[in-house]
Amino acid sequence: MKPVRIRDIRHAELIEATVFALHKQGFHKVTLSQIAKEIGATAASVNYYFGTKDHLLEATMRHLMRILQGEMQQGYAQARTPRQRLDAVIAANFSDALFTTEQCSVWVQFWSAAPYAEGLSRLQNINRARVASNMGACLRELIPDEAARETVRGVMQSYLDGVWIETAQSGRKANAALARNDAIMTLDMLLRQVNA
Amino acid sequence: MKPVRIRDIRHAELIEATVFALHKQGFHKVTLSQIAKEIGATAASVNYYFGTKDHLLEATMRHLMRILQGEMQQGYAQARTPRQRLDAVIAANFSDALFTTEQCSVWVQFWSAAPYAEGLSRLQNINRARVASNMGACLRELIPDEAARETVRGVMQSYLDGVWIETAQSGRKANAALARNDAIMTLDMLLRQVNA
DNA sequence: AACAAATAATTAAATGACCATTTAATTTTA
DNA sequence: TAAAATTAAATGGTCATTTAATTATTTGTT
Repeated sequence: MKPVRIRDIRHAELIEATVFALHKQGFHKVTLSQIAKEIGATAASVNYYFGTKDHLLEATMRHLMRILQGEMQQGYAQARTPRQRLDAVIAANFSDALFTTEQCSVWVQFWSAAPYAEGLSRLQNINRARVASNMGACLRELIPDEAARETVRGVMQSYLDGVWIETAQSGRKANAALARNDAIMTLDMLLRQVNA
Repeated sequence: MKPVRIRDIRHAELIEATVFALHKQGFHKVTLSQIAKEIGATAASVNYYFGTKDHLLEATMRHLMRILQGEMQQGYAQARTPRQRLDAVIAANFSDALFTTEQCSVWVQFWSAAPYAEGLSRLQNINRARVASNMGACLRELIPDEAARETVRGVMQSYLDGVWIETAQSGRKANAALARNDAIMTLDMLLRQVNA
């Protein structure tokens, strides 16, 4: 009486394989065969479980979003002050579980593909709105002036995105701890400046 | 004795068409036929002029880089102080000629495709190094401390990249003037903070 | 100007890969 | 033995690229 069926195992394996294959081959070169081969299966079985390639890609993106969401909630649970919650948002974005070389590649590729795929676009918007709303809520208690607050939020959000791009681009191994440090330093500078 | 041959006209037309088609269809959906149709030609003629699809894409990226380079030199020619030169770098990145909705889409797509295409990757590295070196040179005169200077440069460069992503992502029309304002405001905050 | 070559531009159609998806089994598991 | 998992092979479609012509444009010559 196992709670884990083969179906669930394969789902998880194939999504992991998709992340890796996307990182290795890139969005517009990756094939179902390559993804399947990653776990010693065939393209037909991918179809058996996910129906279409698009559905597999959407499931993969949902998987990444779930990781982010999980890290976020974990950080929030510990945070006691608005500033601690802000740090938790940053820590979640650059958590060891999320900010890996492979996943940087994959996020950037989803960003560039999303405008042209209905399903991905929807997910993308949900995620972006979630992060914006999270940061906005934290900042509301730290910066009363709305214009200044929105500036800081916008700068931080663009900055975070940019770090992902640069990491995917450079080919250097992702350094989550360093990214957290830099991001918090940047946030410090912005907040000190606004309150001055 | 025209200096402009048909060959040059077609080159320019096809590259313009490629930018537009990439924006409309996305990197991994765009076909040579669609690009060609944009100027009322056929796929075969694209091959006649560019040899392969990859070469066309590289030529298109070189075109975008030339625009950036041109704007940059124009701004530099006017600048008299280090700070003015820095502002010129920002103004070039968000110039009306460069920071359009279409070109935002295209840059983001090149970023995501570059790691998987030798030719694009080379161009990407050249461009990134150029921008980094430009900003670094300006900042050297404003921030003596190397660590602080590198932090500011890194933050600004990630921020700039992030703004491109967000513009491509949101679907909103690109607003170059606003982007320039925000970027200069961000730079102001960072510099004031570092010198305090 | 006129007029042939010669050269450049253009394309319709053919070619050959590649790949997602389907089908029709076969094997494995429950 | 029924249901689930798996796959080899078939299908059909899409494309980049090539080929073999045809049509425009230059160029050189008288």
